[in-house]
Amino acid sequence: MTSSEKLKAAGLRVTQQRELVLAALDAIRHGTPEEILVDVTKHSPGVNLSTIYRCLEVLEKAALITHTHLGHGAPTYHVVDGDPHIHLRCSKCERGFSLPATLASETVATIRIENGFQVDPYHITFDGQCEKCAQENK
Amino acid sequence: MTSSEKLKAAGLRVTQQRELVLAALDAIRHGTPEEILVDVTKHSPGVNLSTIYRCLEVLEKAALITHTHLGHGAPTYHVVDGDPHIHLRCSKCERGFSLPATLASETVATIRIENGFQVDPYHITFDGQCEKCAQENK
DNA sequence: CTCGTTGCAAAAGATTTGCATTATG
DNA sequence: CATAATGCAAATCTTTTGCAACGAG
Repeated sequence: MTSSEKLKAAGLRVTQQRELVLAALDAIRHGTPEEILVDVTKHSPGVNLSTIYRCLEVLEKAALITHTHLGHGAPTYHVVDGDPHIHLRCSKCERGFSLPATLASETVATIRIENGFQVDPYHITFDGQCEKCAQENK
Repeated sequence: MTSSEKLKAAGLRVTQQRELVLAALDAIRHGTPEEILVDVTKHSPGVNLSTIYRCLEVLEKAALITHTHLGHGAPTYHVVDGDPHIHLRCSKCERGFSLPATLASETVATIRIENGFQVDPYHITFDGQCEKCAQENK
């Protein structure tokens, strides 16, 4: 499905900026608003950061994208498509990793049954230490 | 263990401000830097917000506390003691919930075995919809 | 043509930093 | 007494908002 089709399907207006944001996320997979702007600017200079924020908000509300917090600063956005994945973030080296969300499916199911809480599988982040840093830390 | 003892055990200098921050987190369980300052100020006016930030940084590095991101704005800090717990955050009503971290232990173990990544059980947040909001959403 | 979107600039909120002062070990 | 920690103010970074101009439906 093209960006334009996704927007229409969600009942949103199709603007160049929204298409560019979706295209940027398709290209870079994950990115902060700032990083998204960089990619958008490559294809069409003059787009404003606040427009990026507003697009992200709308797109997230329409469930076309989600975001997650990796580290302190800016949040990371990514498209909702293909397989949901969970994020791992190493608190030492600050690198991010992705894993299939199926790994957490049991936990997600348990939480739903026992607490009625529906975890969004696109939006899971685990913090910790990656293999490399854990070794160096010994 | 008293706050002062915790600090000593971690090899940190025992300052009134650090004790106050630990005491505040003991009292309120979870809080943003701003909220922590409010509690600290109750017991000792004149402490500066930047000191709170610096204390939090040091305490987190010493593994006495951790933080997690509930929602967009400020991060939430909490003490590392007793039972680790995971956070649930409803993206509709913005409320937060706590559950014992044992719920996620299987997932955490799998990730460790398959990817060598050591998830910090104190630092898990799931986003999604709480029971109430999920119902209203039908 | 109408109303939602955007660009721009300014405001607001969160976090960090330089430096003189104070307090811990 | 040396050095780390703090208070204060200013700087930075991130996100939001008001408003006029523009563009999609």
